[in-house]
Amino acid sequence: MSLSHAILGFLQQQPLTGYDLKTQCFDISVANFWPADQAQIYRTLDRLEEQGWVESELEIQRDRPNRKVYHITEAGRAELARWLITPQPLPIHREPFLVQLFFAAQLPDETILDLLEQQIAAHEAQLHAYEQIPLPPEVMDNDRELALARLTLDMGIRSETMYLAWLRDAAAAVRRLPARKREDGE
Amino acid sequence: MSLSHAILGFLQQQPLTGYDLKTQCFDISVANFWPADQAQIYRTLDRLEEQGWVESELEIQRDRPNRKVYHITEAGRAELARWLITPQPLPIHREPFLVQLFFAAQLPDETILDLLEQQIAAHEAQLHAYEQIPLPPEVMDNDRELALARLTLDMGIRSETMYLAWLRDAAAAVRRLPARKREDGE
DNA sequence: GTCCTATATAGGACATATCATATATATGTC
DNA sequence: GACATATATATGATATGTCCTATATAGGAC
Repeated sequence: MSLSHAILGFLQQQPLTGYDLKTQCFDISVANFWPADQAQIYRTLDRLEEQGWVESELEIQRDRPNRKVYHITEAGRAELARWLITPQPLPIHREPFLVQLFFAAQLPDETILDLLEQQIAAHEAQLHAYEQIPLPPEVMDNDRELALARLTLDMGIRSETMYLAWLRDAAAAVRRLPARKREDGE
Repeated sequence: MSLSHAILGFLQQQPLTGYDLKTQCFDISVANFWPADQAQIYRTLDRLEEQGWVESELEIQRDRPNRKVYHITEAGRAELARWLITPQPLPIHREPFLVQLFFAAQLPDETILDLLEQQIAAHEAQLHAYEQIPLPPEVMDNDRELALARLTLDMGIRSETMYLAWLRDAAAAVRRLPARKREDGE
């Protein structure tokens, strides 16, 4: 499972708590292509510990809840190394909006265009959010990790850009659509 | 849930069995953006019937297993109409390969390039599969359903095309990557 | 004779993901 | 005083999705 291996990946860089993983790792750097729920992160850490791929120490804190700091084990490093060279399956796309559009033939054109506009606004916001993420320009780059992070961000930006172009072309196509057949009662 | 509404969408066009839905509907037209497992389709039909959105009749067959033919109810049509004008959330992307690439910094460049090549081959195959799907050209088109189906297919083709361009650029970027830091034992 | 495919439905088991809530303390805001 | 936010972990319940298997008959391939 990719969530387990993403956690191993982060833990290989440094020891972290479940809270760190959620707020500093997942929500920031990989939310784009692997969003993760807080509860799922904690339960996956439990499972990783059972499997011997990570270990934890309780760090007692005053004034705050205690932290459970996880670090990767040798077995965990081996598992990560194995997974990192394993060919990955293509992503499974599930797009509610495409389902909607596929079955939208009975709707008036104006309604379809409204739905398209709403998607355009949402994807514009997403693209804008990606573009705000500061990563130093490539020329400055002598850090492999940073360069790879940039590649994944670039994928997000291209994906949203492509989606927006398609949405605008789809709107144009909807304006050229033949009229609906009249239903009884209309 | 989109699966329920996709089923309602197909049943609005005509009565169908679970088997029809799997083999004639999902696997052919919407597998691209909403793949569906056979067991899940049957269980969702049960639930739709409980909710009163579909009804079924058992059709006795000789020489073959009996068919349970589902049709949509008025309540089902109303639910579909409601859902069709409800703004849909952005799709959630979970891409194992991007997770892999994100954590690939310790791998030798050649290994990363191999992984990219493997993804390129897979996406090329997917693109090729999409391009084989015959849909009449737009000029011939006076069918709203067909036009909308074409839009969703176009999305698939653009998506794969974009992905391939990114993969090739990513390979070029990997060739420009700074050298790895030597690990102990290497 | 055995195996595979097609037609057809269905359940068990499991994996994965989400949502809500509980607990506990400190700090800041209205 | 009430409420929200940050820090931190954890569980229950539920939703969603996948995999495997069972059942039953017919036809074709080897």
